Amino acid sequence: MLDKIDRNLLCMLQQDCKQSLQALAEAVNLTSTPCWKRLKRLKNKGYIRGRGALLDNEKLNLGLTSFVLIKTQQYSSEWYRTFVQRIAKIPDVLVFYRISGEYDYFMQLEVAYMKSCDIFNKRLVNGVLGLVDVTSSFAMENKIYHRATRARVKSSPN
Amino acid sequence: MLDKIDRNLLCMLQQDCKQSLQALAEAVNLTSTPCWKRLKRLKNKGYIRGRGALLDNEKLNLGLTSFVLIKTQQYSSEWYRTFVQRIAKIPDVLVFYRISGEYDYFMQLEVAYMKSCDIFNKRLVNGVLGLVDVTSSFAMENKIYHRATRARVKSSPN
DNA sequence: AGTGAAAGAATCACTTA
DNA sequence: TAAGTGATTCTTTCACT
Repeated sequence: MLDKIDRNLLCMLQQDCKQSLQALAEAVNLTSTPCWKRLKRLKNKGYIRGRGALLDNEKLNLGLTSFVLIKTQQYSSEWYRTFVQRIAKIPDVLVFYRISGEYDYFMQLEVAYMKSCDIFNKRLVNGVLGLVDVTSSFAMENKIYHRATRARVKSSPN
Repeated sequence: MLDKIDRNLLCMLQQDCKQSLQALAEAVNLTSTPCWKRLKRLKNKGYIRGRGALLDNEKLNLGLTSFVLIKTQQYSSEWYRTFVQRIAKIPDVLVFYRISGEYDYFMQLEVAYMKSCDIFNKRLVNGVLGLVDVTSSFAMENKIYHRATRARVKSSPN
């Protein structure tokens, strides 16, 4: 489905989607039109979900990252839907996954102050949500930044 | 430092950085030149770290997301540097944080098969890295997608 | 996959409030 | 210090080869 050129294009776009068609085309030894056709195809087929700016958390006063693991005893689909709806409304929540294993949900928060995390956690525990166990920790250092939540394109040596 | 217009621009760019200058300008009631100057300033001051395509993991055969928590008993800065260097070379690793609390590191992997996670974990445990405890779980469902690892711009109700 | 032309967008010197 | 006009240059897009 994807040849080497397509993969290269995706990889380049992932790092910088503002590169001109010409620059991209040159990098894969094509002229602009065939390159453009490939990009259009990749978009249409859904390989490219969107193109967004990556902002600086700290500059935006959201320098505190918190990871929250949640255990619950609620397993109805009704409860789950309500839970997700509420979580989705909270802008602090950057990442939300239902996971396998000891805990049921994983979340990543980005906030300005410790207090915000505290308020958030208290809401979860004291609220009507029936959560059994909420454990959180904080990011001290982030060493892999640009890959963050972007699909890797080049294949793994594994 | 940032007025309301700047915040609006950042918010729009975060969702879609391929919008034309004109479209952005209209949305904030400006003409293209002053809008362009603002964007340039936001870029230069570092609010915008980059602009990248958001790719589809599943289409790229990287549909399995794994979360790994690691505990170690190595606390020298020398060991840490080596550890980070090795981790950074593994393309499966999408996210890597040093964290506070019970565990020392948090990682998110994106891979094609369960086997890749297994190989990865075995490497960590059996390797020369001196890891004490490695626990992993898998993503079942991801309900908050586009916000992922992008700084939130609009303020929280908290 | 490539050429070339037409439409569209970004960039900047200069002007205005 | 911030916004606007208009000219120039660069980019995208597409019919045709």
